[in-house]
Amino acid sequence: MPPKGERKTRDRLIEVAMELFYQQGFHATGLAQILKQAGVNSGSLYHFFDSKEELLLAVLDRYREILRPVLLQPIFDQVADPVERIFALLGVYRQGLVMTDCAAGCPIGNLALELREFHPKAHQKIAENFEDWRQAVRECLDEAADRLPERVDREALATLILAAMEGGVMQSRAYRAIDPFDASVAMLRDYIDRLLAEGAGRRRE
Amino acid sequence: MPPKGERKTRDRLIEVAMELFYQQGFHATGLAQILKQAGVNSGSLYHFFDSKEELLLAVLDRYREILRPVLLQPIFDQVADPVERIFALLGVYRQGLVMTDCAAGCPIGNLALELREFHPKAHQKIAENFEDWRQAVRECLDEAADRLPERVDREALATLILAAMEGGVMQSRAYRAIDPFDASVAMLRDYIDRLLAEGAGRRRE
DNA sequence: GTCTATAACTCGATAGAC
DNA sequence: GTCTATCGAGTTATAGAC
Repeated sequence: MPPKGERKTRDRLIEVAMELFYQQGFHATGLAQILKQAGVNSGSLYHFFDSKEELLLAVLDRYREILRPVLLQPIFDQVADPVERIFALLGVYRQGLVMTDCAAGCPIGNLALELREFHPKAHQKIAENFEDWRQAVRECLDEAADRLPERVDREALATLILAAMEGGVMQSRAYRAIDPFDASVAMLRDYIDRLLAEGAGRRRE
Repeated sequence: MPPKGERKTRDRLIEVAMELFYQQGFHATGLAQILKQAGVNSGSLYHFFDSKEELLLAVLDRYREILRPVLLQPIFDQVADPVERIFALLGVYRQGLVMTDCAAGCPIGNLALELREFHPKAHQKIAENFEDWRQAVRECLDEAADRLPERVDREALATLILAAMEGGVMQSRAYRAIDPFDASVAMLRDYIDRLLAEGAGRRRE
């Protein structure tokens, strides 16, 4: 267990790095900027982290830690229906886009495309973040399993939902307009409505 | 019109930069590497381009130029059915993933997430690249309009298809496995099959 | 654990001869 | 249009005192 003083500096570095990597990207963010904004000196950073990449790994771990308590739980507290929970989750990402005038995106998606085969450890943690996200969507779909057609592949559907979200965010950022994201989600909604309609038909038989 | 010698060096710089930006990203690629690989000196680069960003703009213009003759035309020559043309296009991206062991992605998508609100000119050209791509898909959907339900929003559907493609590529790269891309495309296929089935039902009435 | 100073290097970009 | 040489700023990372 680390002494009291340690957690604070270490956490501040992680939080500032999380924010700056999100806003500017990993390569575009220099350690000098992170240090300045966190009010920390170079020596302290290298006391906690062996390298810039180790700091990135800590940031990616943090994202995994906060997914459920910070992102999912507030949504699930407000929305009970499992299908609507998925669209409420998409709504949170929409809100993030709108609030930043479509400049922000998905922090994990950004890093996923910036960090390629180099940075294998970071790559692994990015995959784990996607895994958690897709798993959360998957659980919603499983809860609604009896309303969906029997043979629908819920794992694949969760993958499409994540893909549509990331791809929608990407296009909205490119155009600096919310329309592409909304269009993607609207078509996803149409698709799932059709699945639910067929599921309802099945139960009526 | 530039003299004969000019096009060659300029083109070589664009082609090398295109490849390296694709493989490593914009920030991660130094001019020194581009110069070395192109066999060109710093002075020549700055004779043709004012800055690294101007070189990027030329790369993005090149991508727009080659979309139809290099990417779309070969597909359209082989596949006549407009709906199948869309899936054949997705198949080409699949091939790119498989051939690189899921390390490569979409060059435009990569740059879209790496370059944010800074680089406004590049941002604009990235949007234009997406626009061309979506327009191509849109034209396929328009050709198949009479087989789809009347009220389907083909522009929005084209946006979802692009989103699913980009998001599928992103996940496959993260996992270094083709499965997420395949799952996304499979669900897209299921959705479009349902739309075609409804369209067929409409015509039978 | 934190501080200052700095090493060692790479970056994008420029100058000026040819 | 191409060459060599290099500038100045920025980069990640380290050394060593406190």
